Amino acid sequence: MDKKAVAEILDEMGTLFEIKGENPFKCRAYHNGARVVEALTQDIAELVKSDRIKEVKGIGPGLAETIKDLVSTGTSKSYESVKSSLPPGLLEMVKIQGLGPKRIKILFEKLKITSIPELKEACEKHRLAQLDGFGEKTEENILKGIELRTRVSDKHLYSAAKESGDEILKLLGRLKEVKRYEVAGSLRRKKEIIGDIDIVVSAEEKNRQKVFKAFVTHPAVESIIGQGETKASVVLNSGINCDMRIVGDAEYAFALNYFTGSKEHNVEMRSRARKVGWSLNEYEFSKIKGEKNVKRPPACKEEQDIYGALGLSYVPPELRENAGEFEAAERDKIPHLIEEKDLKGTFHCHTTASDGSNSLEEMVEAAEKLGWQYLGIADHSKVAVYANGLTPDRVKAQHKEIDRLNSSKKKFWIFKGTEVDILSDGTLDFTDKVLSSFDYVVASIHSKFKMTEAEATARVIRALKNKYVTMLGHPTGRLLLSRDGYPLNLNDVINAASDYGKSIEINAHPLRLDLDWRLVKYAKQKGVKICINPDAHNTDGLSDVRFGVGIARKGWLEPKNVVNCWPVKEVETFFSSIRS
DNA sequence: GCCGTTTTCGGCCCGACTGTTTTCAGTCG
Repeated sequence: MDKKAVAEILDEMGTLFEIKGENPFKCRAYHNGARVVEALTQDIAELVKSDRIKEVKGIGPGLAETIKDLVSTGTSKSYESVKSSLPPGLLEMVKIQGLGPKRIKILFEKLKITSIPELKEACEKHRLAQLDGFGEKTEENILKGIELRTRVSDKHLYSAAKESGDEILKLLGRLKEVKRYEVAGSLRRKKEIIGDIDIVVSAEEKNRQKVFKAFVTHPAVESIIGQGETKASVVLNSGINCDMRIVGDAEYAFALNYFTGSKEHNVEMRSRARKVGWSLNEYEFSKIKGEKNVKRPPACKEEQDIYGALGLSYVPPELRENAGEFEAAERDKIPHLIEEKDLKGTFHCHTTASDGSNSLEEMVEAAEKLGWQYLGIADHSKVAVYANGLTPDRVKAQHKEIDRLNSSKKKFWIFKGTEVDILSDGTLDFTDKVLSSFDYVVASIHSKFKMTEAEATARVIRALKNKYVTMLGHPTGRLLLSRDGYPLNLNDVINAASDYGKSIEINAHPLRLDLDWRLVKYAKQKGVKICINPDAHNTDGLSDVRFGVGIARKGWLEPKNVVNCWPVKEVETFFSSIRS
């Protein structure tokens, strides 16, 4: 059993314990353990085998035992016993907005409700309202929650959430009552998958309701979930939930920090504050009552001031996962993370020669406008008939055109590349002779997506072995919202890339957004270079690299780790070192 | 169940909102 499956079971156990009414801290330990396991970069089977799983922070003797059983046998006694003690339908019910473990327990015990259909029927027949603590409104809300669950997803691509969030930000920019505003939450932390949009606003108390009114009546808002003194929640037309908090300006930095999260980062922030005798909440630092010899906590105008007060250097939002950033900030060792302006070009761009919609010259012109110094053209290879893939003869013709353009440019360089198909047996769609005519080669899978993980991984690794392959394209494999994802063991792929000295792309196309940041971090550890590619099919697509930069930042990448931050000469040296 | 600059016991982040109550429990983030 792999770490993802183990994490899911631990999380499920935490929820089951909650429904059973067990010690809440025990439940939290299981949920926490699930998160820790999910974020592991080492191989979980190895950790279990060598008995080092207990050394992982958050995994104690109890969880270690369960994990050990799960990994080696696929199940565990403690899991089976808690699972069989409750009807299976209760777990589904937790996902309904507004319904939690406590109420599910009551519904199960008093009304014998064990599934969502039974729950729906009970609400419609007003059987819930008879219970203490339940009323008519609760029934309505649960019915709404059941309906919402099937219609609204809690997973959205970063690019979709960003677009939606920007609409609301535009509105705030126009309101004179708003002093400061910013998007917070996972969107500010630039996760690939966003749950909902959080926005923090600073405004005077007397203006709050005015701002809320403008927010909830915005045309992008579909329905209002709730609205109070300081907080309003809505569902946007895009199907994404959006929360807005309004605070005073003195509280703004604290609120922004708190609502940016992550939860794990916040817990550590608060625990660090407690160590100096302060309590930290979303409004301020305050002295803990009864503590003696405590320094007066400072006011903080900016987030930097909050970190400074705790003896930490500023932590960029992308790093706030309690995954090493505190240790780094303590020693003032937060690296200079890659920024959009560090990019000097990209290497996965299509033209009208295959399935792009702009010509070579138009693409080059657009890249020059972005201030880049080079561009890599990587049209499809011949087997990709659907995309008008290039035959060797057409490759020759394109190279001639690139030579002509290159000789006419003084400060810009066009690299000759290809996005060659990895065929189903792991061989490539061009002969080595044709491949040797390119400056670089991106190898990608575009067919037979229904392979098993082992088959697909072997296919990619075989392709990486070819000495002309420079980088792996579309390292899809695992991203939830990708349409053509195939199962890939990316740890193995990164290990192979490290062995053969190859690089891996972050495909920044909004529909793909491949490679999650934990794997980027692992690649960095293994010395595998990353390339941020937009998979651009037109001139506008070039700026999609911005989506990839967020993931690179989350993986702690500096310009030196990212191939397309390097000057032309270094890139050339890197490419030629791979084939020699 | 986990953890330790308060270390083998006794804590474990904290506040807003809602719906139900008439002071609070449950849920959420």
